[in-house]
Amino acid sequence: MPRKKPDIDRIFHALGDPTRRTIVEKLSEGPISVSRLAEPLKITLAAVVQHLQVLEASGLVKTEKVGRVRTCNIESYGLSVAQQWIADRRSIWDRRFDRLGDLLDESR
Amino acid sequence: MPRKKPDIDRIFHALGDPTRRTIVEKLSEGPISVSRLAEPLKITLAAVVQHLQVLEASGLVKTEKVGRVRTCNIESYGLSVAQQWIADRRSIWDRRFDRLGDLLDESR
DNA sequence: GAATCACTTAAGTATCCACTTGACAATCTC
DNA sequence: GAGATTGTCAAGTGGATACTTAAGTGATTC
Repeated sequence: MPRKKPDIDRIFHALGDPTRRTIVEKLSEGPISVSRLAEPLKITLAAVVQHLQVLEASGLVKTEKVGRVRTCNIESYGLSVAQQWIADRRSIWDRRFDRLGDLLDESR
Repeated sequence: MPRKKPDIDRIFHALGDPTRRTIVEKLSEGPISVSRLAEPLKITLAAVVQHLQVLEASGLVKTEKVGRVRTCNIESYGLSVAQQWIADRRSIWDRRFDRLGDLLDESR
């Protein structure tokens, strides 16, 4: 089943921002509320919310609001899509050396 | 050996742009010159060169000029750093479930 | 029910960044 | 060595985007 391009676009774009990667790093340690997530970051809560919207739209993060607290969590989808893209590039790359090896063998 | 943060910044920033990912995809199929790389892309050669500078500075691509032709190639470093970052996040994430399992076992 | 908490939304700003243009350099072909 | 090929460099532009401020909403506490 081929992966959709727009997803990859959104995911890598989301991971391209250092603040958003910091958020993902923090979330990988466990679920946390928006305000607690914002504490160590030197930006306003509003900015954090905007980053979370980008992360959620890309499938890297999932959030759920209970009462007045929104709890944030990692969603495995985004990271696995990114990981797959990289793995694909590397495997195609590696296969080249295999073919190169074959050629060398043949010429022996 | 701890990885340097600036590298991760540059690498994910580089991968955040769709044109640069297209370039990496193309390069994973094998070495190619700048102008042949630019052909299918709907941007000027100068723009491609700028993308290549970003990619090379991040350790995703290596280039070498022979005569008047610059040949581009994938450098494994960049992709492996990115892959490692993602793998780290996922492993920390997975460990959480292990601990959760332990807690459930204890409460039995 | 007044005050506080935990966001949410909208609008504005300032910086960044991808891209173009145009002029230039080095190399190759004839 | 004239002309074509292949790339390089500098400067400028327009649009995206990360961030702030400020005002507003709904949930909780007292």
